[in-house]
Amino acid sequence: MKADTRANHDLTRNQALVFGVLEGSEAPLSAYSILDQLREDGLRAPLQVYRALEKLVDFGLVHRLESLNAFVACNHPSGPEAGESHGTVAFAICEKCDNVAEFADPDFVERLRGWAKAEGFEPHSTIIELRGLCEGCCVA
Amino acid sequence: MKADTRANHDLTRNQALVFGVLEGSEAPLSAYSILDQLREDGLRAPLQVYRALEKLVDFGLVHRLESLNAFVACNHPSGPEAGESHGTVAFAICEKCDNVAEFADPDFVERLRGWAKAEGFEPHSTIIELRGLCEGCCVA
DNA sequence: GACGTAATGTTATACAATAACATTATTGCG
DNA sequence: CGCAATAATGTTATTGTATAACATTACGTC
Ligand SMILES: [Zn+2]
Ligand SMILES: [Zn+2]
Ligand SMILES: [Zn+2]
Ligand SMILES: [Zn+2]
Repeated sequence: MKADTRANHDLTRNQALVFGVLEGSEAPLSAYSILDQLREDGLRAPLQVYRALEKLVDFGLVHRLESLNAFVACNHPSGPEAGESHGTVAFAICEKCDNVAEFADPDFVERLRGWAKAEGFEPHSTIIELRGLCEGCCVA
Repeated sequence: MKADTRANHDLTRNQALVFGVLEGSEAPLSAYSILDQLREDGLRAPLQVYRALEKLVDFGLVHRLESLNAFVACNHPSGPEAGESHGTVAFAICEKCDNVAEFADPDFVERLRGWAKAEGFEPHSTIIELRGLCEGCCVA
């Protein structure tokens, strides 16, 4: 039992540091900007951050946004552990305020799989990223 | 009227060179590997390639694959000019043979728009990339 | 304590993209 | 034609993103 309420995969020190920075950030962060925030904690090389990120992504605690070369803490409605880990997730990225919304629509995924099957394509990962303006930003 | 049967937006010399390389390639190519193939033709700097790519993507003749940092000539079933230019396209990228299949499913896009609308999100571009094994490669 | 495995630290390098500025074509118009 | 506006090009330097290679340290387990 952990005092910490976070779902916590027994993170190593570096993993915990990196995850902490991402959890505390509204916007997605690049590996290098994460590194900048961890210099005081003893991290010096990009590889230290990339290695931690790789694990965190494996655990499903963090997502990589391909169109930004950046990372966000998982913000899935049902939480990072709720079966989402290996499902397909879509991201809506606001280009004005950098907010990232995350969602998984089973029907949506079903249709995508349908097409893949018809083509004989066997997907092992799926990237869906919407770029645009979030509700708060598109009114103005 | 052009002798060339290609849909050809009156490409400039550099644009034509870059497009030619992409058309002749089975696999997606990075800007730098395109540059390598155009050294003999007088291109020397990455920027020359990036500038051409930017226009070609605008024209809808070329797509950028965000998850690969690479580019492919448009291979849409109905051709690059057939109204696809500003529609949403999905890519299925084979990680074994590097083949890229391209498709656009209106229903699929409709569902995505539905979610966006419900969230108040106004998308201006949509990225869908499936990574996995193509038909030819997943049997073996 | 010896071994295998995972995590870490460090340096150097490869790969991707853009900034800044000078130059040359191209186009449209008086 | 002469000239201005615009678009394309060439070049150098720099920034940003990611990994290779290797040495070291922690840790579980027998
Ligand atoms: Zn998530
Ligand atoms: Zn916003
Ligand atoms: Zn296309
Ligand atoms: Zn294949």
